[in-house]
Amino acid sequence: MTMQRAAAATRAPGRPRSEKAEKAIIEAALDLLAEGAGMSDLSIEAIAHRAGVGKTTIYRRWPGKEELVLDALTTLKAPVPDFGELSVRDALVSYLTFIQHESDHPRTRCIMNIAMSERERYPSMVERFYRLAIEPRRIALRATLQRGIDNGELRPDLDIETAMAAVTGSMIYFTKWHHGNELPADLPERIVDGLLEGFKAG
Amino acid sequence: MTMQRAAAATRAPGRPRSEKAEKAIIEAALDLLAEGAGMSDLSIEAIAHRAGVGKTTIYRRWPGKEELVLDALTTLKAPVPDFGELSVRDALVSYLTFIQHESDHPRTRCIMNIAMSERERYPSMVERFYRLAIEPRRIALRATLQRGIDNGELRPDLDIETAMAAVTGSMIYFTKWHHGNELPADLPERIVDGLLEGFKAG
Amino acid sequence: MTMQRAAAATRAPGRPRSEKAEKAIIEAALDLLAEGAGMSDLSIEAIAHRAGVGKTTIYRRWPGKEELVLDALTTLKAPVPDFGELSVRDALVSYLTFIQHESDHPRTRCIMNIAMSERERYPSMVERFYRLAIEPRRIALRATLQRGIDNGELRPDLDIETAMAAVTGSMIYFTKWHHGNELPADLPERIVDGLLEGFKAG
Amino acid sequence: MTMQRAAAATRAPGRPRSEKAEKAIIEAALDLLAEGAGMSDLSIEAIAHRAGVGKTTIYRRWPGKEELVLDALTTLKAPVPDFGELSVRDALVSYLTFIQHESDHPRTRCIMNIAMSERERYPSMVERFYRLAIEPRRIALRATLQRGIDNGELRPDLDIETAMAAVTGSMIYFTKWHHGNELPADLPERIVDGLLEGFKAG
DNA sequence: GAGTAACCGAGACGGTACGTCGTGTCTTCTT
DNA sequence: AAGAAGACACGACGTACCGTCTCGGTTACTC
Repeated sequence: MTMQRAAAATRAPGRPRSEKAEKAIIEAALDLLAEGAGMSDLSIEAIAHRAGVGKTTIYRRWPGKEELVLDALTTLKAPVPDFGELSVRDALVSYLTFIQHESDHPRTRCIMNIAMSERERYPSMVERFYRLAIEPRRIALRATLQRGIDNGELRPDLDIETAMAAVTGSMIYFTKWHHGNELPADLPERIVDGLLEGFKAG
Repeated sequence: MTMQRAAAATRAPGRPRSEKAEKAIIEAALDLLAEGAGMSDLSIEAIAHRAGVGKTTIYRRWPGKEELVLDALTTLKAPVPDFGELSVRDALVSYLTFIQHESDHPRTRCIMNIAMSERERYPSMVERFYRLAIEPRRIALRATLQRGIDNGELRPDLDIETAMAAVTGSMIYFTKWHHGNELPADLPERIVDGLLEGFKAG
Repeated sequence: MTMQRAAAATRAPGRPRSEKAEKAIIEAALDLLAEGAGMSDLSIEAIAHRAGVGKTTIYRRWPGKEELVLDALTTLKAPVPDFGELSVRDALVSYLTFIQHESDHPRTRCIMNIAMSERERYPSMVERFYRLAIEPRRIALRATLQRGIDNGELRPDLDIETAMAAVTGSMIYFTKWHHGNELPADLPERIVDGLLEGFKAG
Repeated sequence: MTMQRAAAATRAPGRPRSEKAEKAIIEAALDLLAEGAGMSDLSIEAIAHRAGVGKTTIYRRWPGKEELVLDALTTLKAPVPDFGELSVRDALVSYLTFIQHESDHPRTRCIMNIAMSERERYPSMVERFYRLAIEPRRIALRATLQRGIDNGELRPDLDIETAMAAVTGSMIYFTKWHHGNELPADLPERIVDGLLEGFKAG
């Protein structure tokens, strides 16, 4: 029993790493990213200075920028919403509203920026980030659409993959190319209703 | 004689700038972008080295990276296709096929990468690039959809803006998040047909 | 019983400091100095590592490098020789032989190096070291010369300060600028006899 | 002939190195040394900052601190005085006065500090510095003493090496261990006269 | 065909950031 | 309480590029 306690109590000798420093580093990295820095502009030195931390303290924890940014971004991972109670139409509206709200805040907006723009240069980082933060949403969205098919709200022969692309892609398109300062509040409804109805006449 | 001098003087005195160098610079910039460089990684020094040219030769022509990249990208500007003869459905399929082909080639793929990812840091460049290369397509697409409404192919109350977002956004979504190496050949058809039909049952 | 406890309490509570560690630290510092380290190169970390000791163990005993080095150097303080029985000429030869022997051994050689070169940066350390290790020799040397004057061996109007400078300075000069590997064994005699005789002809 | 001219006119392509920068670097290094820095305290970064120069500009010229300091010190090399017209006694006084004046000025004082204290750590630098700056003086001093022997001013059996050590070493001794702020003005005379006369009575 | 002025390559310039190392201080568990 | 281990903020290291500048030499047009 004593041995068990000793075994349980075993931890690395020496001063333990400061959680405070770790948080400050993540915060600093997110701040800088939110201020518009891309991966290349984001310097370890700037992060360290902003966090009030020595560079060593960063390199002790992460081998490089890539891994640090991955950790920083995943802390922003919002919980996947649960649309169990809503109609499929309302669930999709909620889903897009959720995305729209994210793109209003600099911190969460930078998530998608990084994920979309740095894929070619940091494929493994983006890939891992995708699995942690994007995939769960896709699964939730897919489940919602499947539920719509199952309960008769949606066409039984609906191509779920292209439907997902249409829903999410529409929103991305607007957040990227909308030329005003803010997206209209009823955008999610307009998108969803337009897609449900289809383009064809008659 | 005065006129002759004036006519002759339309050309600047001194050694004329080498067209060869200019082309080599543009080519080098496009190569580097195609190889995955973003704006920050794209260095004037690297371009000069790749083009076999002194850095001065670049800075004499463009005030900075931004302007050079803008020129380089507009070089790639494909002509806007004319869908006058096709049904709206086929026109949309052609449109997306066109985009899909672009994303197959590294050079043209980088267009959208830059345009989408560097907006916050180089807003004026992206803005000008948008007017030169994106806006014409949007106009063509809008005209096509309007034609569909006018000739009864599409719903008369179709929200054209969200419809454009759905068409283009779907494609963007796939090019960005598709996890295989290549997009399926029938993707444009699947997208267009799915959107025309709508999601709703019955 | 109270008295016994009081007696026992003359010793601080808790684990007593390890004399072994203290000696190892001094030894390590002297080794490093003997290997050619100056004050700036001599790092607490290196001393701790060489002594097989944690840095804390050093900082608990000395407030800084300066004080540690002072202690280490005074450890080497050789006893001032007593020349009471010898003629002044032989006393001076003994004195220089003593210095020459010191400069043969890396450990004692480093004493003078430190004392001469670090004066501007660590004046208080050098000052205190001077009082402990150099001053006694100067006093002995001065007494020897005074004895020579008193007993008629030396000129009554001899300028004792410059004479001391000539005796000691000659030796310093050789130890610093001699370009062979070792000083000749008869050097002290040559120096002393030359000085006693003077340079002038006739 | 044309070829000869071409050969003569050949110089490295590209922008030539700035003499101004070179001088500023040397000046900065000397300033820092004069302010009491030793070799270890003297950082390339500090020199660059003080000189208003990038670090690269230093590393482009010198492989390291050692070579830079050597160059910096040799710029201070005073011309060897010529004592041809003076009596040997006055020549020696001039010689020591010259040394004493050097030790009054921070810049020239640091010469001897470096030369004497960094020998063990930077032997090749000190060796080369010795040849450039110290050796010529020794030669001049030796010649002066030899002249004294030849013209009957000095003893014919004078040991020149120990005599040189006595002259120079006395001065070194005072500059190193004198505890006031300034050396007395008549010190050279006192040293020389004491040495010429000898210590012995009668 | 000599003058001249803009062009060209090369490369040095003042900087910034890199990732590593070593400083002296601190905080933790173990003895 | 002392010990070791090691994390901490800091700062210098030497390297690699950045975008700017300053050269000698090269064109190609004008007089």
